Amino acid sequence: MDDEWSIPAVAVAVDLVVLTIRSAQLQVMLVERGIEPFRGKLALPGGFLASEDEDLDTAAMRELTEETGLPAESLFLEQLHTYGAPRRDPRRRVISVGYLAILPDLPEPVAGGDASAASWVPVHQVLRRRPALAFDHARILADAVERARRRLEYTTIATAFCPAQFTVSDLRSVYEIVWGQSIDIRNFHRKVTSVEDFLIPTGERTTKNGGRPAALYRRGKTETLHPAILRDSTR
Amino acid sequence: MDDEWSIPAVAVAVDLVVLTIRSAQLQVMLVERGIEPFRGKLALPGGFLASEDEDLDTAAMRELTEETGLPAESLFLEQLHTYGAPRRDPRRRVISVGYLAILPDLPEPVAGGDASAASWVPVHQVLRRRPALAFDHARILADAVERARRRLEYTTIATAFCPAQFTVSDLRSVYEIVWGQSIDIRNFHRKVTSVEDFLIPTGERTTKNGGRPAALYRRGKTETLHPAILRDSTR
DNA sequence: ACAAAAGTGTTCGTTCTACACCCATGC
DNA sequence: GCATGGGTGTAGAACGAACACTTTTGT
Repeated sequence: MDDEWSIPAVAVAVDLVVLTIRSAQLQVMLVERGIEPFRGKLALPGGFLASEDEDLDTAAMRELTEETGLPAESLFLEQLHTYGAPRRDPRRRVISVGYLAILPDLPEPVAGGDASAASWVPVHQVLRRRPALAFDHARILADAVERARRRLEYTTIATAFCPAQFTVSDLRSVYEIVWGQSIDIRNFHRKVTSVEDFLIPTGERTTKNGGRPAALYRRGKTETLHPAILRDSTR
Repeated sequence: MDDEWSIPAVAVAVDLVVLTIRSAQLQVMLVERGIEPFRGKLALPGGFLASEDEDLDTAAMRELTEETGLPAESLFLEQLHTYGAPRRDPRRRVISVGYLAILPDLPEPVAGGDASAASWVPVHQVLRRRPALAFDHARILADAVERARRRLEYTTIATAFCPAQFTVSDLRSVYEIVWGQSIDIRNFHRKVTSVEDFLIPTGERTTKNGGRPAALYRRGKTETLHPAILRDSTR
């Protein structure tokens, strides 16, 4: 791995799939491209490494805060997959490292940096309908959504979609929306509350959803679920 | 993601964690570095992208066949994670895409290309003892082994450690060796043979392990396991 | 006959599923 | 009171763990 000659110089980019739940839909943050190629098309937020000294994770976090204008608190960020097809960018050879970010429902993103506009778009609308995204971003998005769906089964990332305090119902609706299937209210309640260190009761209650007041929880320290909360794959 | 100015040129490498089972141990293929930096140290096989037109997966496959001298049949190859810490290579900025490859027990690897020697080394020896590997390769190896262990639970990659035909015992020993824990022979047998399209009986039998002849199987088409074969995490 | 490994059956406890039922609030 | 959502109880099915037992070979 050492020959100094003939090492192609490559540009390395970081692309983010930023997911949230708004209006009871799984939505992804997209930017409208201001320049060629794919000018005017929608694309994932992202960009090239800013300097020789920037780590990949740092670059992903920087892009995220630049585009959303938000502090990095209560944020889930994970590297997904690296895409390196030779002509995925028509200008030059670009390798893109895809990241998955998950946020609670937030105010409108602030357009910033090289993005002329940033907005939330329902995922099903992006994947099922035209126009497709710029570059291979539709593929990256599809991979990210599939990863998120699996992560709900085995990990506690569902809480990353929720604000600091949330009810079991809020959490359940995350599962239902991301998976696109309904879940038995009562069994779900028992399952999530019985996992050690998953949900910490705050002692407070809320009636924001109507009906009997629901207990409020905050995320616990556990990051993996044993046993898993499995999707019904027969449906 | 578009400013043409100030895009750092980066070298992109592919590093492989090639695993197999030899002498009842999980072993990894390492090469001894012939040049600086880390000359004489052990490292993962890998190298830079060969040309502007080479895809990442293609590069990984090329490196693998170059180092092992083997055809790409009956091979599991999967992208793992991308490592981009600023000074992970002292010479220049290098981003490395890590791959996991799994092979059945094979003849000694053929040293080739830029590797002065390639050999199998037990994983526990590499991770637990000195000397450490070159670059951040110890970290990449540890990540890969952890990934392989999890993949055994949810997917059928265990068969990638086995030759074309194998017994249920052979498969079980893969699980026991990779996980480092023993498994009940009888429950395992029932579990794996009851998963649809996991193991296809060839009709043949073998007595190579002594005792009653065991049925021989080949891999089926299934790639995921429902339900999973879970490790006993309490041990 | 005996050792050794393959493979089957059975029991028991845990977990999942479906659903009946009660609880606490707003109107 | 009644609608609405929160939360508990419980019976049956499905599954996994443990282990007794039978089968089929080599020596």
